Amino acid sequence: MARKRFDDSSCSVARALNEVGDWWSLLVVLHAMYGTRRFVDFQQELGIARNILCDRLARLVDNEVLKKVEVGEHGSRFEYRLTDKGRDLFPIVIALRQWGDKWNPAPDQAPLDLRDRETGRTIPRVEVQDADGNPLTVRDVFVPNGDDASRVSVGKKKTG
Amino acid sequence: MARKRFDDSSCSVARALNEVGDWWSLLVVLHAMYGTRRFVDFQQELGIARNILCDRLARLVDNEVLKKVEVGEHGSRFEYRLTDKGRDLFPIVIALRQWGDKWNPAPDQAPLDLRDRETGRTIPRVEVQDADGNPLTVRDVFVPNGDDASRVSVGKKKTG
DNA sequence: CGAATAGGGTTGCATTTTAAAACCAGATTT
DNA sequence: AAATCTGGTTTTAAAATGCAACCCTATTCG
Repeated sequence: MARKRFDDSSCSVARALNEVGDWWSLLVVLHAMYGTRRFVDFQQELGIARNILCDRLARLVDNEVLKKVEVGEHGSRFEYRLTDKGRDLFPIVIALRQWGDKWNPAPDQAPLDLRDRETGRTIPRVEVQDADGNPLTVRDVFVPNGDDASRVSVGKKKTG
Repeated sequence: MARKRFDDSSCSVARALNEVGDWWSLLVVLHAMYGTRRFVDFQQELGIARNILCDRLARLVDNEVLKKVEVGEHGSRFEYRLTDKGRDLFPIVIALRQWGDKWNPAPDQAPLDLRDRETGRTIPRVEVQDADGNPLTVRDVFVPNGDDASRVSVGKKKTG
């Protein structure tokens, strides 16, 4: 059967994954952040099948993560550019990259280091912080009215 | 054909997505963070098919995001618990939640607010920061030696 | 004690997705 | 005018997904 969809889930993680939670979408967004804009470039850099790329780009455009703009005069050339919504995925992509570098380092390759354009210093880890900027773990947080945290549910779950 | 895998990709985002980049894995991790540990509980909270849940739990255990521990005396009851690697997905999950709440707010529901257990204050947004704690956007960063940022590639791409 | 039920799966089947490669059509280049 | 670039669509076969049914081991109930 088809993949289950969570468009109307009460869980915002589920709704987010609905838009960028498949195998390719975040990689497309990542490459868009590195400056890729053209169909053929995405295709070659990612090694993705063209039909799948079509589908993903269309879906990302539908969800307003990318916008498709005509370039060139006679309109048969396009660019896919990040929207604000798409650019707002930056922390997620970077956190994923850092997680991958930490826990699955490439055997023969230094982890990519991103740097601050202004100072040239390496970007520190993305973390969940309290209001003062101190790092928090999952144990340091709670959901107010949270005696039933698992009510933050996802699927059909008819009843609580 | 089969889904493409990125186990040995030079891109750490691709390697990360290889482990938690499908429709269900991050939701399983999310619920684990909220305290769910048992097969049946995951199944009911997520509304996921049992065989798929089996597969995902096994894969997450293989990848050391979860560990499977026997509970009860006679060993036919198990719990799936987060490892350090799994807990380290916290910023990603939270960033996804915040993104979903910001750009796809649930029609009839306030966004979940997470709070600092110590102070009771709401958790601020997860962001990419410079060394001083100032927020950075994708435009504020660069990859040193980065005249070919797209070399941060993913697929087969035989040559740079 | 025997039956029912809970926990944690596995199996079989129909439906979708995916990957890969072939094909297409409008611009642009040669 | 022919070749090429760009951005797709179509076709086909292999996997992945969802659902329901079945299994086996405890534990609980009568």
